[in-house]
Amino acid sequence: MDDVIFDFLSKYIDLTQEEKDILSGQKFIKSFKKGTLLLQEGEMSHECFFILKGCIYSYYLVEGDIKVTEFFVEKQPITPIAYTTKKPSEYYLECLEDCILSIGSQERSAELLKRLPRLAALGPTLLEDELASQRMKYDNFIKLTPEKRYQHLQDQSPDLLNRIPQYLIASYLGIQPESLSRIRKRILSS
Amino acid sequence: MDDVIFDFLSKYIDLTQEEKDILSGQKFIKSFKKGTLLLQEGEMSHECFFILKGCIYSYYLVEGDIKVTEFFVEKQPITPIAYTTKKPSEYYLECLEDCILSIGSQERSAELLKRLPRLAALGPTLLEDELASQRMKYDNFIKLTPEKRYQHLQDQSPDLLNRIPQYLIASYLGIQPESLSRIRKRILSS
DNA sequence: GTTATTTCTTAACCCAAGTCAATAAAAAAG
DNA sequence: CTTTTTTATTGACTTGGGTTAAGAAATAAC
Repeated sequence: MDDVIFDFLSKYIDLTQEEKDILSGQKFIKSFKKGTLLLQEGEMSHECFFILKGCIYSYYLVEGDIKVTEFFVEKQPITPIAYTTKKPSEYYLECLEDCILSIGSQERSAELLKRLPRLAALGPTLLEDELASQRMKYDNFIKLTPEKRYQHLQDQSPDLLNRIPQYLIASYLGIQPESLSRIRKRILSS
Repeated sequence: MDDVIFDFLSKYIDLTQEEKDILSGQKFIKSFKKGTLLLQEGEMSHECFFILKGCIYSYYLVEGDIKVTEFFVEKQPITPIAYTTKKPSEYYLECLEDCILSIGSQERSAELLKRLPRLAALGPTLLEDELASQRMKYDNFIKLTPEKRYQHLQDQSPDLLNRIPQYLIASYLGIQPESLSRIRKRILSS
């Protein structure tokens, strides 16, 4: 299970065995059942997450409709906007499958940083990566039609399509489930 | 002119007069004519910008069509994705009006940081702010119809509507100029 | 394995945005 | 001020997604 975290961190930093040991001792791990709401609209957010196993999605409730903004799977960190802004959340975070998560908090992060000062350098890098990917996400949304967005998703993360109900994929693409059905049909017959 | 920069920085840090003096001495300022391309698709980006006067927009060229992703005005910093990633840019940056810009580079930033070490703390904060606003931008796009997006823009930045040609606003909203005309008509007659 | 629930597809109809084309209005250039 | 260029509007028509409703398929629960 630790592998998932080390695998993620290895993209940014080379940890010694000693550092890995410290990290293993520090981790705060919890399990959640499918359907669990990790964060709700109006709630304050005191925790950020790292997915060891499972799948999570974020969504707004707009006039009763779900508007999915992101899917998260193994090896991905989740830092809610509300965690950063310290204001009530405007969206929901929900487990799409049974999940095993490593949970971070301000206090535990500070504590961990004391023991592993080298991790500090990681902060800005993660932020930059996150910003770049967020921009690319937006830009793709602007540039592509729903049909192209679906094909793009097929190319980039085919795994998601086999893991996530189509009506949530549709929402993520900004369309209704019926439209996604039609798009899939259109693509097949061409 | 310095005021614009100090005004911007005052949101994040209180500068002493001495620090302000250092900053004034360090600034690298240039003027650009309307229509100037500050960055082109395929180009490397070695500069970031801060707008002292004027207006800039960023856009992709997708199959010959302009897809506007952002407008920038006075007091706004512009850090091209390509500046961060050190890869060729995928979009254009163009002056929509005659502009006066303060221009940053890796070298000058490093130099400035040596003289004003306190500025270092600002980096992560700026990144966080940028990330938060980028996310909100995306989320709004997902949540709102083109008509709602226009009204949102009217509420949030009425100034832009009087400053920027409608066909670029339309592109920014993700629609054609003709559709924006019709939306405006619809809104007026209701 | 049967039942219940959730998810997916299809069809008919509607509507908002896209497209094409022509004209009007406004801004820039001379 | 006049001409040219850019920007905005309008109309007719097409198209793709939204909506509603029904049924099929797949999953989960028992």
